[in-house]
Amino acid sequence: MTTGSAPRRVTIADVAGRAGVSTAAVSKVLRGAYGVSPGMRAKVREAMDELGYRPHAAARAMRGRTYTLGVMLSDTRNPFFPDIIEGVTGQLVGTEYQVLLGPGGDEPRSQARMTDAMIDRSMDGIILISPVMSSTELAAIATTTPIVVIGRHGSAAEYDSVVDDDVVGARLVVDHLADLGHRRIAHITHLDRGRASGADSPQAVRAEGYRQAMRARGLAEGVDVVATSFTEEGGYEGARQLLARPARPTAIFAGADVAALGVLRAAYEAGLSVPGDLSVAGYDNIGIASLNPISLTSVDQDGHVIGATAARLLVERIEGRGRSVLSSVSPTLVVRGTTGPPAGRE
Amino acid sequence: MTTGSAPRRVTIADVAGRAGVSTAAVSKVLRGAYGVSPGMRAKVREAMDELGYRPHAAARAMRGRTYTLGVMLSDTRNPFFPDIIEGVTGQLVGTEYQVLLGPGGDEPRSQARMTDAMIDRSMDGIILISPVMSSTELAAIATTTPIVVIGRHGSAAEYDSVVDDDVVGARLVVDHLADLGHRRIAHITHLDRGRASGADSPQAVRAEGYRQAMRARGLAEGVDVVATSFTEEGGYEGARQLLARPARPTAIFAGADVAALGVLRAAYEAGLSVPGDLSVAGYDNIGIASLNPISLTSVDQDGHVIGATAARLLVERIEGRGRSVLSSVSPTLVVRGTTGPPAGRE
DNA sequence: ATGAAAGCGCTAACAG
DNA sequence: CTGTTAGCGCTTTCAT
Repeated sequence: MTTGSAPRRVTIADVAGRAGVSTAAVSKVLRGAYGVSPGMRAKVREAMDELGYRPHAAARAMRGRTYTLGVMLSDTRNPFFPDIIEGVTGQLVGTEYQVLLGPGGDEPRSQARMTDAMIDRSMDGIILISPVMSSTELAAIATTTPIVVIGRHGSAAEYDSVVDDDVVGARLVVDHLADLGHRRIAHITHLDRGRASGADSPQAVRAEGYRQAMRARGLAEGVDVVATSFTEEGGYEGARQLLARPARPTAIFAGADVAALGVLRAAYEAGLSVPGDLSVAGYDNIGIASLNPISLTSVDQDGHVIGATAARLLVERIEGRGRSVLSSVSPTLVVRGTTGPPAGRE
Repeated sequence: MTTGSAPRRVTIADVAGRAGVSTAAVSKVLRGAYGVSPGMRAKVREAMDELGYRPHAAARAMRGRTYTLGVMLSDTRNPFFPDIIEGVTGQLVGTEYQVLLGPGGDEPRSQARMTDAMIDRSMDGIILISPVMSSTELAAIATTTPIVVIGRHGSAAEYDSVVDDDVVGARLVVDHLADLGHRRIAHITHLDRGRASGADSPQAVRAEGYRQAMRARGLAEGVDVVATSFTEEGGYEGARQLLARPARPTAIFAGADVAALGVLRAAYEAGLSVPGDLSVAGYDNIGIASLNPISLTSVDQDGHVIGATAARLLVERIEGRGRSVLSSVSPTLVVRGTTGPPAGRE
């Protein structure tokens, strides 16, 4: 066999016995509840330490909290999700809460399944990163367990939301390029196959922000949006289409860095120098954007702040806040080597 | 207030009532246990569907399994960890098991804390990715909960291990470069600050594999190892040291792709063309390695297979296998644009 | 301030 | 084959 049978867990009964008090007292100390004398509290604490007591989460779950927060990940490959996780866990350091991540996949069904699994496991609250679900479904979940939604614009009374301000992000890029002298600035966006998120999705808001910013700069007729996908391949395809235009754009604003990488490849293949012949900007400021051979101008959304905010809001909800909150985190533009003045700048 | 109080959960008692049977019968159907007639089974199934019953994991945890497997992540930024996760979840599709990921951080303390948290939450088994703990500590954990360790060489009777065959991986690189005509092939490895993993760590095995392969090719005097860290900065630093040698290497094998990116930067700054003046190879085959401006020759460890294997082994353990297993997954070499014949090839 | 005791939803003997 | 029942470890009234 594997090894001798697993040693029995230390329970509050053991602690109570050791400290010479009741289990109720131990439970109260554990929860920091009212009605225990300092002396008894000290005795219990000591007994817990001596015995190496650790509360059994499942048992707690039967009556009270589990001190477990779930994070439903829609995409484990999302380049800034580590930042969000770091923000979440960082915010929770020093509290009793533990964070568990659930890979939800990119389909509505699998995401719903993971969310249910988290609810079934009595998580005290759940953070959903870019969920592909309708607001109605989200609201339904929120009646069971407090939730905070990251990355979906559009708020609801039932839950809190944290989003990057994609309108501002798009404007930062357009303004930067327009300031450099570009007039034909094209945009590559992501085409939703699913029907769920719609106008609430970051890509939709970025595209709309792009249009607004172009108009605001008096570049309405320079607006040119191509919808492929936020992948390297999607960026490549989009760029190929754009570069085949009779009057090709002098700058391409890709709605995501991965797509911008594809744009760079297309430019390279077309023999266009960057930023000499074509300026390229992305969104997300993923790790490699800063690396030398790439050096991509990009919009940085502070994943750390987003994660920390989400965690804070979730704990507030769990502890009783009723009113709904929508927190918008401002992005910043990181200018690097892929953007410069257009070639024919007079 | 938020909303009306959350609707009470549907329990097996509700299902039993609806189906006109005992709770024991429902429990048996739930677990697919012996001793239920097909007719009763059908009735119970129907009642469960009608009521939308979902088992309460915490309650199950009090007596039996939770059907939850944990994956302790030592580094959420690890570029191939998404592959591992995909392999794990893919292997579990169609089973009742759910996978939950725990960000353990890179310190022994925090990793142990996360592992404990998973045990306290009654997970049926845990996969540990590159844990920074001694084999003794790992064995201790294994007495409580079945575990599978990924990324640590050196097996133990108490748990199963899945590793990439780093000796083979290093040999693939050395052979490839030697075949091209290189003789002074240097290696950049990662220096462990901690004391935990030691010779079991992938970096140590890769370095050792490199030395073996060099000797096997009769290039013993070309051996040159520099220990910095597996980061872009570490690769850059290592390359700077190596390129300052009187007889500088004609090829650098970085123990990780991120470090290889730093090597590329150093080469670029030194005015060396790649692969003309310097060949560069990495390890891990991270996503961007394939992208055009990089096109890095790298060793691909099949994260998908590693994850799937780990999940399979874990389930086997949970279901009773006693004997310990060490599974070694063979990597493959992906040759791209950063390696070529040395300049002075006669 | 303290403790006894009744569950929470499920599983697993055990009895019928 | 089917149902009864005693817990699992903890929280939470409710007496004392």
